[in-house]
Amino acid sequence: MKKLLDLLTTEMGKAFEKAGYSAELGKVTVSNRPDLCEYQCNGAMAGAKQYHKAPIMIANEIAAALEGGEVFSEVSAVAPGFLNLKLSEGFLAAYLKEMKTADKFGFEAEGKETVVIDYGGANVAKPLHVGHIRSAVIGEAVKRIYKFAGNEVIGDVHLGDWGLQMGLVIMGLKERKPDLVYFDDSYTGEYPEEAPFTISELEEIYPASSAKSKADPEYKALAMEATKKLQDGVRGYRAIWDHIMKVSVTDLKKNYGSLNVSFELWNGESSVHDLIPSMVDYMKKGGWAHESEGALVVDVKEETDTKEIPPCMILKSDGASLYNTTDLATIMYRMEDIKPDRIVYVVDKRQELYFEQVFRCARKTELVKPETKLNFLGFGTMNGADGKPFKTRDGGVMRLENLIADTKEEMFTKIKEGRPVTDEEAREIADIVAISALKYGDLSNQASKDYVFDIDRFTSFEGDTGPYLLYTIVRIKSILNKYTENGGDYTKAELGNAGNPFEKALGMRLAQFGEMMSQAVNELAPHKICGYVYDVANLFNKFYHETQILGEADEARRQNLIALLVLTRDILETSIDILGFSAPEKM
RNA sequence: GUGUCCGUAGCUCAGCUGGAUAGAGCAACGGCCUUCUAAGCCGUGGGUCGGGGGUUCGAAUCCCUUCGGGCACACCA
Repeated sequence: MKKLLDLLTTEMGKAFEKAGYSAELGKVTVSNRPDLCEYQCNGAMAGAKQYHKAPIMIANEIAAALEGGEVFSEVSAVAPGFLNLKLSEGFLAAYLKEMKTADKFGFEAEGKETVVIDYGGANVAKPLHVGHIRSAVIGEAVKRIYKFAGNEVIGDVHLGDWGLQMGLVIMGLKERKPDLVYFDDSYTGEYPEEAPFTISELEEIYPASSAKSKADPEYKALAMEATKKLQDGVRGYRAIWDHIMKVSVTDLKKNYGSLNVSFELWNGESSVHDLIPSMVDYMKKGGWAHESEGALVVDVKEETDTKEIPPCMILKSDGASLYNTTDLATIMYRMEDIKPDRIVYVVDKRQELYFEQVFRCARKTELVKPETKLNFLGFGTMNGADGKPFKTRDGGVMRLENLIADTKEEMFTKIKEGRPVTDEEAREIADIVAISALKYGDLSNQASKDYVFDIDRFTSFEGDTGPYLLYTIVRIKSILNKYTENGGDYTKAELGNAGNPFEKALGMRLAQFGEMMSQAVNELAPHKICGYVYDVANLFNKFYHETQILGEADEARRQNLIALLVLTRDILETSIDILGFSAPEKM
């Protein structure tokens, strides 16, 4: 389906042409003066210079040319040269009708790419903390946006599962349980299937071991040795690693799952470890990599640079690999295995320079094809009320699990206060609403900016919040249910012409779904969807307040209203699904 | 120092591919429930869009400059 504004622009363009001007001047936009008109065209002013004519004269000619048309119900030329437009009710109704039956409400999915989204950023053996929420929430939304646009999308969690941290866990475990068979070099039998630790033990071992290694250099050396042994494939260590992975990934899946975030791939640094030697070799042979201050680097600066871009380091001076190495190897792996047209990294914006280096290096060394797109989607920090990075009350790092639990608890309290429901029901609703509060609170801000996390604000039912949206959706559902109970069948209801200005305003906003969505796709901007959904919810509530729906006496008109409700509900639910949360049936 | 992002109402944020009186929400104050969920709706007050200059018929939006802040600048990830 063509976008509404495009249709209006085409119509306007024709009028310009008919009056002897360029059709390009006919660009129609949503009015910024809703008190005067619904849509506007500023082409007469833009063309005044080119045609050496007063803008108002051109505008008058265009208004005359549009007379008798079916798209606009009202056209007026206003000084200094605005063309103020009102949409014909019949045209709008026809458009909405088509949307209602069309796939994706007529949004034309143009995407045909295979896209890999690299997000999550979880580390094995370390619990997720609040710093992980943005990557997860934004990444998931971006993934769904791309999917909705018709692309084949693969989300990869890209685990941190292969560095010194693993050696630290192994050493920490050895300290606690030195008698485990994994540490017996002479052991040749099968290792137990059951992990020698639980997730909570694991989460205890890592920080303890990490702290010890900082204070005790000898211990650190042992951990490094353990890391090396693991990487060299020592059986017992590999067996421990397998356990760590299994226990950890299970826990990560649970936590991501509670945020409604999922990944197609659970690859990590370990998945590409074996590729590193051949990649390094390839970079040397190609003449790209050279030694500098003992390290192996690839120069990535360009003449057009306005700042100094340091070379991209491939191997440290001690020959060990680093973040760059695994990221480049991961690109190599993806190009061979998945052959994506685009890779999107949803990571902290502070890593921008770093990724610039990696991208340039990948291009220079032809790890990616020239047409492969590499996108960096950097997000800002989640701050506390004081404007500084979010901390717990005692200044520590808050675990994601706790943040979610706190939000659910807060939501539970509010729901109990608001309505007489059983605890069980309140819990169920609170869990759903809390996720909307958390995710909407995050996504409604521009991803690249820092934002203030305010649990009271986010969990409020008032204002621009997730709970407000869900409440609106639930209200609509409630009316539709009642309609069904009274023997109606809302799936058969037909849309008609708007009967009041509130209804028309809602309809016009619904009609913009396609425009909004293609903006969200092109700009990779979930917050645009948030703004739209909030607008629709707001317009719906206004309309709802002014219009009797089930009480409408005229049967045909009642059906029109019901049909509008169905469309509104569907658009809202589809939109929040793309954002990555959902609405309950009741609340 | 170099680069980069940001500075819009008391607070949290939209708007930034230039258009008419700069918008929301929260907070404050005042209205609207015998009627489909009042967790809603309506209204009031609140701004030299950090400052200055420029381009333009027109600038929060584009350019320059200045002040203030965040962040990044090869062996962490």
